[in-house]
Amino acid sequence: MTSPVSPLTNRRTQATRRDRSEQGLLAAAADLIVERGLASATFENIGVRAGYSRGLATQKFGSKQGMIEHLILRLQTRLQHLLDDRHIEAASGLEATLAFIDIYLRSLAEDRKMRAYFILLAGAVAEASGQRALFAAAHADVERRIEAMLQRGQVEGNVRGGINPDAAALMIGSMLFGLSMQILLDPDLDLDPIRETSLSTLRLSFQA
Amino acid sequence: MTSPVSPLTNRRTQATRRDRSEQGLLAAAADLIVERGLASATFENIGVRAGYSRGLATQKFGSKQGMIEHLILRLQTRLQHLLDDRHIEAASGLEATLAFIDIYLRSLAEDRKMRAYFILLAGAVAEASGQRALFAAAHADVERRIEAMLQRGQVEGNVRGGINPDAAALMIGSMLFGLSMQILLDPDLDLDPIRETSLSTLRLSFQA
DNA sequence: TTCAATTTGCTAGTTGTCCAACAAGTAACT
DNA sequence: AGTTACTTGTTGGACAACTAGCAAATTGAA
Repeated sequence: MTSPVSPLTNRRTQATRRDRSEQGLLAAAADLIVERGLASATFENIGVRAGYSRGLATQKFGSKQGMIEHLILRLQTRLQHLLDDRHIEAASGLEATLAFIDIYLRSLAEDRKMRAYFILLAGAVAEASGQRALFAAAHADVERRIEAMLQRGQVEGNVRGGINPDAAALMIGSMLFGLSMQILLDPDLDLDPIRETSLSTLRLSFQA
Repeated sequence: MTSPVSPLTNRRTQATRRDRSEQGLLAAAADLIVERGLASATFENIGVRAGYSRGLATQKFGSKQGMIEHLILRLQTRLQHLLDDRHIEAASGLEATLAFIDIYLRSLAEDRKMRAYFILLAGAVAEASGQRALFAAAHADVERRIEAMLQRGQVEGNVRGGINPDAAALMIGSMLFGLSMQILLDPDLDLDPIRETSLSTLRLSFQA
């Protein structure tokens, strides 16, 4: 069914032992969240899944909230790494924007763990938790990056001048956000055709 | 603390008495969800808020899930009513699309209860609940409506011919979806300028 | 042995559900 | 109309299932 992450070979130094268990717990939590939802990510389930006990996570992260925040930050940097692609820097403003969207949507479709990020985000929205600020900041960052690319495109002349980069970035950011949620809403949705048609529509709409 | 919704004047027929309490419970649940998040919507809290006991909701709706589904359906028809505006039917394809978006975003900003809908949606995503299909269907419906308007606009000649109505509807639908989530993520966000700039950007992008 | 990593027993708190008692409304009968 | 039997709406105690957190015990590494 899923990767059991066998922690059998723990014959290492304490440091790696510690790191391995921490990583295993976070990975198990993410998997569990993706497969069975946030509510099923209890210490008991996480521990069993990772091959440890239910108490370890508390020991490591201090509390449930602490663990969730750890996981969020971990997934946030993962998303950032995915989006730090060379094609984006090299391409023109318009192509960079489209490449950014392409990578974003591909990550969403292919990277299992990324789904956990958006599920956690949905949970933060639903429970009015303090984590909302974390997600809001990350999302604002994405929009700022898109805005910068669009501005560059306007200077270069490949993005339509009439467009307000700020507003367009918000639109694109929201669209990515909304698509993420739609995929979680209907996991059988095939993102590939959606990605392609979205990209060509955006090219048509924004290109100078 | 909160609006006690005095059910003191229960000197009515059984039918109205019953309706009143049912409505009160659902309204209390929605308010609670908007103000303090999904987790705080326990039967205890809902009962107190509505001026009834914690046992009544179970009696009426069968179970917690039953009540939540009732609330979702209630809010879904509310949203549909809000979106059944005359301006949409009357206007050209392009203007109808923009009017639709305008109404959607205005509802989101002004209608308190609509926030409950999207919080419940976020909850359904987070908990992998069976309610997801309900939301997915409703969202698909919104996109179909947008698609129809865009097609009409193309026939009339006020929407760009090169655009794929299906893909564009998905984009717009996702954008609306994403904006909804962003507002919940950051409640202090001011939707008015966002709505205006989004509309003008969309007009610029889609207009023939 | 000594210290860190991990486990396990325990506790306190929360929540949905069930159900028997109670109260309010309705209908029947005189 | 007024009293009585019945129905329906509402309550609140009890219960069982869970869960996070804690602390002492145990295991593993150095």
